[in-house]
Amino acid sequence: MEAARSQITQGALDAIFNDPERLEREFPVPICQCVQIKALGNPSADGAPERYRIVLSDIKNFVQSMLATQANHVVHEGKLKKGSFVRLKQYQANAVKGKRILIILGIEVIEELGECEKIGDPKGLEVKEEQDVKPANTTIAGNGFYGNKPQQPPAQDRALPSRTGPTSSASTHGTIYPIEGLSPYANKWTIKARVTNKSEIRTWHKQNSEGKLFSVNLLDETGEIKATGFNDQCDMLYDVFQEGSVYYISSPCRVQLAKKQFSNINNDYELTFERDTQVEKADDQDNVPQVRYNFTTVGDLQTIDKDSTIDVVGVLKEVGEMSQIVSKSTQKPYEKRDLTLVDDTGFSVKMTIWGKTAQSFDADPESIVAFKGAKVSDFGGRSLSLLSSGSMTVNPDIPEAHKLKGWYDAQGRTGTFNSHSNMASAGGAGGRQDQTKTVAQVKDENLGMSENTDYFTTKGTIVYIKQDNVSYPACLNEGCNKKVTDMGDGTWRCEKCDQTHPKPEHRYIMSLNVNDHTGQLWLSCFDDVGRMIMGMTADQLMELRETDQTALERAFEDANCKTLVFRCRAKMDTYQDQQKVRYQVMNASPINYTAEAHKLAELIKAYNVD
DNA sequence: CCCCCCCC
Repeated sequence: MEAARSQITQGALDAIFNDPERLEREFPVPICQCVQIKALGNPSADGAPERYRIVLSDIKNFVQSMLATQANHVVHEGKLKKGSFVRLKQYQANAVKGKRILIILGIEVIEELGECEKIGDPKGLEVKEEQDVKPANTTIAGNGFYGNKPQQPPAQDRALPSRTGPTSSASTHGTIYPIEGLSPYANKWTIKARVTNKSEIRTWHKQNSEGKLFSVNLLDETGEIKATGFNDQCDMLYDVFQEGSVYYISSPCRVQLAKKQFSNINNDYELTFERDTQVEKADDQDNVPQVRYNFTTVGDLQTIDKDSTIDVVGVLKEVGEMSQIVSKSTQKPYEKRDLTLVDDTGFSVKMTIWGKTAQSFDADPESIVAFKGAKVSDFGGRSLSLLSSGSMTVNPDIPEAHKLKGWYDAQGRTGTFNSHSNMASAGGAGGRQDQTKTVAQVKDENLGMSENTDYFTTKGTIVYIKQDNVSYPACLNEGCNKKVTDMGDGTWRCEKCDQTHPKPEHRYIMSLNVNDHTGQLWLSCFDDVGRMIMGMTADQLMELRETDQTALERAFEDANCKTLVFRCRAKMDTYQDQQKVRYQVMNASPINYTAEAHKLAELIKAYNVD
């Protein structure tokens, strides 16, 4: 306890609210005791994020605090307890109806100090009288933006109020409110936010009304929110806002429930500018993030409803040419460009970008590209279309992008990818895709025995790969794939192309024995599926056969026991007077556990009797 | 108070 007492920065809480110069000088990183924790509301009931209210003491004073949801992990990890000691790494001082509240954005529990009873007898924080009587959005000397940027040394990134003199714009705005804390119940507030997207001006004409509007997406350290200006506010504010710049925006301004179906932004509320809403460009354009993502993987798109809006990051696999389409509803022409994205789920997806974004697109293939605000369509299983309220960033400096780059360089570049068009539907009736069948169902239903070709999907495990005739030497010409003959003089002849080649390209023709809990099937597959299963080209495998038997055996061992989803064609075949159903693998893909879990949940639901 | 985001 004495060790803890000596570490606590006594007087820091008072300095945070009343004496920014002293705060900067003496308390770069305040250390406090957490003397109370309380969970607010019921997170499971409405899906709202859980909130924690804590009380912090520096022995001299205590202050009510809220953990921003980004700081909740210290509670979830069991680190922050009543009596713990903490470093305040990032925070914002706020006044809500005259009450002082500290919003904690970044916190670290000093675990080696353990927990103990409340030290001393801290007093409620007294606030200087002149500040107390003034509303939060009028001039309060030294009450600017207190937030520190995370993951940077504290000495550099404290945006301290002492830097903003009494005449600077920050000082005219009183306490800065976190976007995350905005609600219809917030009284007087100012946010400091970056405009991450600004729309064009749009007009509408209906029987009862007409007018114009524009909207901006606003972002700070804690969250994002959409704001719209109608008519007079549109005229007044449209030119004030520049995309990418940081502004102070102060009430009066309407905060209302967001219509989620029209927003690509993660906030229950949205703003509507009013006549007296104040908007001012910030002198300090730093310390406000540029973009905030909530990524969905390419593989998980299957589980996302059509028309949802998502963020995605992927490797740019293909860049299509510019083209023009004419809207069916408006007859207007639109410029577009199709991109193909892949990620480490082993899936690929088409992303369409529009207009200027499409025209000026010049990212190189294999770049990492992050998209915010893309609409999910079910064309081709799943495809994406970048909304005008969305954004695209090439090679963003974010962990997800670095991870993808690492994966791509290590293995993704040589991988094959599944498009969603080949996937089985995630259970449920009425899907256009063929149904997933067990091996027993494939046999019982006599798939492939009729005149028509049957298609099915089955989930199974490879238990054996036939090792002889695993591949054949094929023509080198693009798209030919015909077997070539070894001429014995070092050349290989293709009858179809009437050409000889110095070497063939080996292509897989594999026979797989695939099992599930109901039985086994022999499936045959060609080169693309063979590559995925073996993790190498048939040329590479043939090379091993010549040079390294041990490695060859290991390659087959590694490929064995993979559980995959196989999309197959079942067709009657006559071979040496015998009629037999041949099962040809069209496509195989790794199990997408999210989709699989949904499918199983649907199955379980079917057993519910109510 | 809008809410369109296009085509195959």
